[in-house]
Amino acid sequence: MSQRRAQVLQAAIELLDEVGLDGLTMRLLASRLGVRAGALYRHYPSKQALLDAMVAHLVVPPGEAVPPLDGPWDERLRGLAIGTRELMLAHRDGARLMSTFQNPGSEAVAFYHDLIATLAAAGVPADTAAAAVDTVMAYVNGYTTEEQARAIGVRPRELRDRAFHAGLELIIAGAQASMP
Amino acid sequence: MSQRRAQVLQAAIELLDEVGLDGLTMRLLASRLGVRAGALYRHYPSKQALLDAMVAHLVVPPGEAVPPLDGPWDERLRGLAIGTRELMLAHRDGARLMSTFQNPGSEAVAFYHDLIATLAAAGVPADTAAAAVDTVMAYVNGYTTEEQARAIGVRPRELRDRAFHAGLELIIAGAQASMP
DNA sequence: GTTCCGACGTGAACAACGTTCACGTGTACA
DNA sequence: TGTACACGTGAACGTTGTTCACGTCGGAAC
Repeated sequence: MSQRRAQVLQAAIELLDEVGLDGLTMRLLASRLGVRAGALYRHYPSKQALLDAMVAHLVVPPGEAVPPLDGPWDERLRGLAIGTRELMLAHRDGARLMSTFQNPGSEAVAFYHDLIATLAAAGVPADTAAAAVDTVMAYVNGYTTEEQARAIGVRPRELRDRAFHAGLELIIAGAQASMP
Repeated sequence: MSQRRAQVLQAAIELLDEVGLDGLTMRLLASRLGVRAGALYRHYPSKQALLDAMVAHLVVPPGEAVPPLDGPWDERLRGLAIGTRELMLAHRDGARLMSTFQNPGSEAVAFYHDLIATLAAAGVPADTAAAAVDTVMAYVNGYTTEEQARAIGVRPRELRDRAFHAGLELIIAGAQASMP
């Protein structure tokens, strides 16, 4: 990746935290870099491409490996849910940003399938494993999106954590109940 | 409500199904009514107000009462989830439209509290009841949003229903497991 | 040292968007 | 007949993403 390209990406992420997804405009980003808007199109063919790059960079910071996520299957599922929410909460409008992603990204797909496979290896029926992962992901997306849509910190973080974990444990308990 | 106002609302909903939320533009809607864009602001002060009116109209079609949702608590929860998803799937980009809602709408809030109260009346601890309802709603939002974000009918409806119900039963089973 | 090339940026424009406003037009009621 | 009101026009404003012909500058090749 070109040097300048990385600088643009970095500035975009910083600007996101300052002004939010709706305030993230090509002209504002350019002015932050001391440049005109048109110049950005030398590095990214469209705003959508830039957003995609931001998501990819936040999900897997280049150079770092995906954490192994070992342990029993319910630990893995919990880790996936908590980690994903943490990722989203790490930046303003993180959940909404993730949902603008267009290119599924082969790494994410592989990670996803790997998780299902290891659930299956732990004795979970294949369809139950897929349902459990899908349910958890839908829940995390829904919960975190709503969480960030409200005014910042309308409820203290600890309470939001507690509610999130309560729902998560509900789902995991349900998955455990539907095991042979 | 003024006659014309209702016509604008009706046309907006029809146009939504044709062109989707991103294609729903004030100018296009106006031309559909044989009118210029500025005229729409006689009836709705902003596009956001129009979107809010659309959501309110779709959630509770005026003149119709909210279905009673009686029966045991797990039936009620199931009914809430299935009904909400049905509502969202009834129109193109329905889930995304619902999430643009700004005014919480007193009817919806009352309905929500009523549901928690009746769960509590059925012997469910108050915090578990709230967690169950929140979890289900987050799940429904997350699942349906993703469902509609994909190309239409990438998977047959029956398969999507099965996956949705599997996740829902997971959550309900979890709620049942955490009861005294 | 001159030449050339590629990366980078400019500035002005384009189409589309939501929104506003002074101004018309017709209809119904007193 | 006159007046109030509902409704619509047309042109503009500011903002957005995006494009494009044109510059500038540094380093490699001859």
